[in-house]
Amino acid sequence: MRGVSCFLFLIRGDAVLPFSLSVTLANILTLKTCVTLDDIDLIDILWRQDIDLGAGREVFDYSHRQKEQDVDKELQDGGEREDTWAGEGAEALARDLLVDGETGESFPAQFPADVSSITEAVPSESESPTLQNSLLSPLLTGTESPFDLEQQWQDLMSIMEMQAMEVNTSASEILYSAPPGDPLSTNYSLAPNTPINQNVSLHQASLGGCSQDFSLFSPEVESIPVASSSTLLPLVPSNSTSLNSTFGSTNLAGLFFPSQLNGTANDTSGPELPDPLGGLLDEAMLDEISLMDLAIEEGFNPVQASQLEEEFDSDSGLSLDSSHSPSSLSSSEGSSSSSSSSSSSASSSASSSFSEEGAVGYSSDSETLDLEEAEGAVGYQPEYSKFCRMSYQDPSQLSCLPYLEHVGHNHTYNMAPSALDSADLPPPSTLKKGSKEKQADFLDKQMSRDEHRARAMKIPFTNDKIINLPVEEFNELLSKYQLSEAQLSLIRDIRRRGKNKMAAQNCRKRKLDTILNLERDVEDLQRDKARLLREKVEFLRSLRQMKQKVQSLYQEVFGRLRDENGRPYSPSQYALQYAGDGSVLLIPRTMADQQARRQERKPKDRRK
DNA sequence: TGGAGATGTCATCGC
DNA sequence: ATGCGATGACATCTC
Repeated sequence: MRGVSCFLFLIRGDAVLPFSLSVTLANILTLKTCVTLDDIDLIDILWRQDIDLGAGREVFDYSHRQKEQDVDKELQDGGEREDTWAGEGAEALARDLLVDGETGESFPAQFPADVSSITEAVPSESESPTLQNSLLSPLLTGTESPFDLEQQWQDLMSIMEMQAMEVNTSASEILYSAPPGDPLSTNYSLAPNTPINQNVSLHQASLGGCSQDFSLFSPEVESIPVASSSTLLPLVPSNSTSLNSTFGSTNLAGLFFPSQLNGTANDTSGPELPDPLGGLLDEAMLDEISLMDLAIEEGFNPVQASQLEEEFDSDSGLSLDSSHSPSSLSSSEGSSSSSSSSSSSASSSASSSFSEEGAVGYSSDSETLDLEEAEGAVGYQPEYSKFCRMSYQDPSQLSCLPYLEHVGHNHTYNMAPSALDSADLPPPSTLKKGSKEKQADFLDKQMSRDEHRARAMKIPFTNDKIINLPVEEFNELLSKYQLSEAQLSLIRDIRRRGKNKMAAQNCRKRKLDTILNLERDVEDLQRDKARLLREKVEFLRSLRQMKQKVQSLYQEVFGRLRDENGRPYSPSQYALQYAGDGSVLLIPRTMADQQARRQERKPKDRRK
């Protein structure tokens, strides 16, 4: 059994008398047991949450989108890395389907800390003043128990992260709003006049969200023999085990809560009670909690925020996911690069392409010019062959198959079949109904509007080259031919439209990716928010345990103090105060009150 | 037949 | 100045 020690100073008037007190700390083990039980309790709660996290994630409809993406993928890329993000989305869906749609987080209203065992476990050994076992300071500075707490806390965190659960916003809101009947509130609340006997399990007097009060010192239980009026008398460490009788209640309201939170506490317990140890606990721990509150209310986990920031900073936002965007850029870049790489061969093979294209046959110039004018004036009518809508296809690949290269640019639905027929097909009298003609007719229907125009204008190279050649090679290509002004204009229009078409496709793809990524970010943030809420609850629970532990030690130490007549000190007249250097002072209540008020102002000023 | 989604096109802006 | 990509807006088509 490990003992702890502390220095006690008796302050009466202006004299300070140090003395020491030693006790054994079975309560540390007791507390540890409590924490373990509580952790198990928490795990159980979180597990139940997971089970409860049921439905409602259809709002994001990832499965639906993934189906679309899969179809898209099959149709477009074949085996490209198209939908890695969709796979992630599916995983996220499987992982995140569990959403609490009906309840919020819950945790037990009763805290299982059996602190009553503390006093029973405290033997009345070691009365020697020379044996200086630390009592409070090691406990409060976390040599042993806090380590256990932290260790178990980390265990809990790992468990929670492994669960990777997601809690719906509703759950979070429930936790936040903390309705009157909510366990967090009720658990912490205590009737103001409730006298606390140490034999009563202290968890019944558990602290409530740092907003409720401990009225452990109702006047009726403070009829303890008041110490004699003599001052400057050394405290006599007592071996009395009558803690329960002499300190059936001890005013710890100020001890375990920030004094500003105790405003309603003291109407029945005499003068405003000091907060001798409050500063120690509250300053650090409550600040942490406040930070967490802030982070939660902001809806951001700093890590996530920085990650998001990185992501968004990587580009102008629209391309934020270009690195893992399946095809947003690959299509255009691939097409342009491939066209660039193939440009040399393309220019060298331009004549052959042209000859093949020209083999399809042209009508007279007057016809095509009329057609062009008519198209320009009226607009384009649909053409009904849409076998190969151009969707991120690499035209250069199609250019390898001259008779298919039109397919890649088939956006001809808005060209009238009649117009096509009249423009491109020879007169019926000259038609020989053969398979070649049927094939030509079929291919005609695959051609885009611009391809028809190009053919009508006898443009001597393919639209693929027009669109995808780099500007230098494109100009070089133009210079090789004697082209009329109308032909040059059409070629430039074809190039502009073709590039813009691909750009529009990329733009839309990017936009869709951006939306999906934002949705995923929202999910991540919701998950983080839920996790932080759970952490907050756990921190509050740990804080409560620590305060209970300090409370019990306070009672124990105070109960062992004796004045020069061997009588215990009245908690209504004296209080223990924990100094920053680890020492504990016994000071008059009035002094403690003043210090409590001073500490009360500090946080208020700080929050301004 | 009207609505939603897909696609092409134009206009415009910025690099 | 020019080319080009990005994108909003609109038109058209398909389902």
